[in-house]
Amino acid sequence: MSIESDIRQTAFSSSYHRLLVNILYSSNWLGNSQMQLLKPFGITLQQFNVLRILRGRFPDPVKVNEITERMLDKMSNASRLVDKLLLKKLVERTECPSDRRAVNVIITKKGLDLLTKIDAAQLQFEGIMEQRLTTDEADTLSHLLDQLRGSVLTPTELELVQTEVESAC
Amino acid sequence: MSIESDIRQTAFSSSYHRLLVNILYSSNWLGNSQMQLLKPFGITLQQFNVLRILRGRFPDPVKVNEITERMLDKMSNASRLVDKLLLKKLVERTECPSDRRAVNVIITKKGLDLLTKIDAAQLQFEGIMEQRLTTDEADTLSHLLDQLRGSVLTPTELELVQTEVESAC
DNA sequence: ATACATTAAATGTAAATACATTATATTTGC
DNA sequence: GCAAATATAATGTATTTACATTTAATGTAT
Repeated sequence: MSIESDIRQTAFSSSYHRLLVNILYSSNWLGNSQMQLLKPFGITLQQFNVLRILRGRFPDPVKVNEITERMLDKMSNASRLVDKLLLKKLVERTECPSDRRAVNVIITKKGLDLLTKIDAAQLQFEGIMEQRLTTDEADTLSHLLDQLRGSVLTPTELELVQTEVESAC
Repeated sequence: MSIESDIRQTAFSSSYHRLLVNILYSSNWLGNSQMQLLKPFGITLQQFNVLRILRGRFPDPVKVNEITERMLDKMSNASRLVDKLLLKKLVERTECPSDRRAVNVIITKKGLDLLTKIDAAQLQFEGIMEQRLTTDEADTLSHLLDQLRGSVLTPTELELVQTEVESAC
């Protein structure tokens, strides 16, 4: 065991550990930022995620089931999130005729309009990002995050969400 | 307005927007991963953050006040988090003699031992990270996250937390 | 067909969280 | 020194969340 390999090992370990702590820190920071951004619009981050999933599929419906799968906060309750969105009339809920267990959810015009407004607010946030990162750096950061998560999601998958029509309903 | 500049603008916008969505996504992913990692140890991510802050200052005490400042989940209740940690005997709480409003918190031996165990578990997580990112990539990612947050935190600041002794108590 | 397993969504419940308010102590301005 | 402003921590409360359980519908095997 050479000194070199010792040093290298140490260096390795500390880079990854630093990254781990850094991501936790950044994750908190970003989550809070987004929460603050969403607050004036009266929805939570999770509700926002649901709305985005629904917009990605509009005008096709999405089953509660599928929402859960896409959310990767899988433990949180899509059913109750939809409830909240329903109260605000941002989505509509209808029974799925071919499977009476399932429930179809569609984003409403009001929901789409809200997302449009939020998009505008996010543009401001992106403005801050532009001051701090070049396009290349932003791309590199995106790519490295993909790598770290162990999957490379295309912008379509990430943002616009699947236009694949598996729809049975 | 040239076509080039139009295209460039579009490209810019989409890079940052993609990054924004990607970070939200990654933030969820990482947060969940860490939550799962911590669950067997019976503490939440926030409680873990508090413990790390306390360890960074050990054996000096940290005031509830300072914990709040360092947490950057500033809205969450350091007072109540300390309550929970107290119940588990992971910290001790004593009055600050020079300011009777303030409360000093110190991590206990039990708390330090718990963090040691968690460190070991995090090493496994770091192992996964090593498979997906080179050291250089990990460093780049850390650095870009620092840039994005608009501050460059040294590993000491991030992890071990300040040894600065402002202590009045 | 009937029992058993599986799937989908909703509900129950305890805990955590965001945020406002309160209680107490200290500092500041006069 | 005293009143007002500020700082510190704790508490109150509604909401959100994690997670388990329940209800109902569908699929599957015998």
